[in-house]
Amino acid sequence: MRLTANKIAGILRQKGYKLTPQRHAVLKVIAGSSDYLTPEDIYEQARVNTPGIGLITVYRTLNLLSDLHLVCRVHAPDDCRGYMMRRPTEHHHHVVCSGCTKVVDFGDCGLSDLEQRLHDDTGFDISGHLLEFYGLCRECRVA
Amino acid sequence: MRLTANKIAGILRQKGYKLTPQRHAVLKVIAGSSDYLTPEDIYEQARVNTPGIGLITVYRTLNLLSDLHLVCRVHAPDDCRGYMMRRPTEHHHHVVCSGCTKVVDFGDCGLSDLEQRLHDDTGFDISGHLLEFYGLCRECRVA
DNA sequence: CTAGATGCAAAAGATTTGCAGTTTA
DNA sequence: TAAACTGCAAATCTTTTGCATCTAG
Repeated sequence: MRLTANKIAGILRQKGYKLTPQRHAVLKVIAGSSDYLTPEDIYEQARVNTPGIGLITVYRTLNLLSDLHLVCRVHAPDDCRGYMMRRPTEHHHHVVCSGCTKVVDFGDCGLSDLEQRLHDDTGFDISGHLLEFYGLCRECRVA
Repeated sequence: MRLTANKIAGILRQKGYKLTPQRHAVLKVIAGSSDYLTPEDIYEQARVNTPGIGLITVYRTLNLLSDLHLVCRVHAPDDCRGYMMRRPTEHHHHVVCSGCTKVVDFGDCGLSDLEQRLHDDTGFDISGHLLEFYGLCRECRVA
């Protein structure tokens, strides 16, 4: 289950941030899509219902949400500008469709064993990892 | 074992690309370092022995090497502009030190089971993945 | 009412492109 | 020699900042 726009709105208000129509527009776009969205994408979509919104505000909102760990960046091999809703659970990863940019997330990556082995092998004190899969979703494969 | 500057030079020549002093300078920097290097970093280091080189040429060389899959981009969570030598073997991943940007790579990630499971669960035809670990290397932990 | 948010224009970076001159094979 | 490469300047693209104005709480 994903965070909804309203739930995030509540979190923002609770933290003392103001809930402007612009912020709500960005939230609705990002929460309502399971695609990899660039700031530009979000701007275009938010503009449909909130014509006055500026791209600058989209950037500022994304930075805010990102600082609060409510959205996170998607690292496609060629383009790292995408954003996605974060899952309520801390740990999760993405499967990104190379065809339509749809993103599916999953939680259980089973990498703790590998982390341990890498620690033993390299001496690194490992604090986190980035894992993403690429491929074609069912629809794009057929099309 | 990593690819050496000379080995890559050979590959380039064999493919019909010209081996200019500037390209060689970039190759030497990238092959001689196990850090996460931005184009700017590479430019600065290449300039030491090849003063005439331009940042533009560094970009062009990186794009060329990247197209030929001889170097690859490193996706740090906050900054995706780094490049690293690619391993001779196709499949490999990075462990990046958050302190000094040193990079260690490893090959065996054991993710095929997970790929299969994701295919079953999501219907995606998975063609690749991006995996990177972050942490502190031994030296940075002590310091 | 007031701190915080917005939008514009302009700045700041990062990367690419056009072009004339240079160099490698 | 010819195709490929380089460097400069300028263009492009993405993202951030300064500032006056506006607005949610």
